Amino acid sequence: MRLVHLLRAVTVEFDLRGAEFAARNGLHTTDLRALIHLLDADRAGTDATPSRLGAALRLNSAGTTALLDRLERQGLVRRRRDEMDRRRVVLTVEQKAMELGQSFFGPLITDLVEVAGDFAPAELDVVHRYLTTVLQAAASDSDASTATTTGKPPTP
Amino acid sequence: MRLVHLLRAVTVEFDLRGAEFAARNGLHTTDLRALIHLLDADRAGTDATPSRLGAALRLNSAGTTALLDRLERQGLVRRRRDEMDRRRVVLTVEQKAMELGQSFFGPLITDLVEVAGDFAPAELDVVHRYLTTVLQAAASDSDASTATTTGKPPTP
DNA sequence: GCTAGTATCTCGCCGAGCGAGATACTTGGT
DNA sequence: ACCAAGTATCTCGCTCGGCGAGATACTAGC
Repeated sequence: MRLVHLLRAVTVEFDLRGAEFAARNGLHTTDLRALIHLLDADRAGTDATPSRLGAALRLNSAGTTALLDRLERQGLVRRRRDEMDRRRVVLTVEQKAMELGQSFFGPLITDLVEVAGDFAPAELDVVHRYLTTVLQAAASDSDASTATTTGKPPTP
Repeated sequence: MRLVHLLRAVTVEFDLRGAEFAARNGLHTTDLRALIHLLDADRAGTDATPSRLGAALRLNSAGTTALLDRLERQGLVRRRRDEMDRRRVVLTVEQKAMELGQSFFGPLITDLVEVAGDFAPAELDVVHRYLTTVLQAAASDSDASTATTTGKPPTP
């Protein structure tokens, strides 16, 4: 099935771009993934904590701490004790992180918007519908084996 | 643009599946990528060599050697001296590697074929056209900065 | 207050990947 | 034929991301 290979190729290409971007900015792929997660959480209004981040990236606590040390050292995030529950640490993304996110997704979005120009709105709807279905299929399958992945709205 | 987020989500999901599969089979993400590359090369009839593999995965020669040691130890590939040019090593994938590839892509393909059932052929064509365009856009952009692997000309 | 539970951090270790250099072979000039 | 330059792969020593185990700081129930 040609779409399988195509999807895989797209995945590889996106990955590659991510890795290149990360290397160019002196951070690791994990750091970039963390950044994306944090920006997503920020946009969604959820407040991010080390444990949630660690769960999302499949890191244990030690690794998560090290990751946050790195990000904090680079001035991308800040740790602040939650005054309600002083065991917890809340993570806030700094301006610099937002800008970094922009500089990564900006060109990508520009490209994709440009590409979208070649397609009729109805066609883009089809693509959207297809990708949504694929995503659900893939997610439902791997969710079966995954226990505590934070931030999964479905499965009531 | 919703398609951007959707594509990223699909990428993440595919990645995640890959990582899980790799972990379950006692290999690393790099090993899985290598396997995919080798199986692709095998199917395409190109003969794989360490340098090409290393270039594809963005590893330097030392890393590539270590990777091949791992794969060979697991009985997934075999190294053989090229009798035409005895500096070269040609890599052949073992039966076990094929089976592993099947067990990874099999379910994925099944899922995707099933998903495709909900769409008309014309709609799948649209999706195919869209993904191809996206791939080209992404690839052309990152190709610009990519040079040969074992020789980094830029950044003085 | 004492004990159990939770969130995060510290310590020591493993192993993937890197840079530099070694080794084995080919190729072109003389 | 021989030797210098080039190419493909491997070896060695090192760095650093991530892991397991345990320490620390706090909250909640009795």
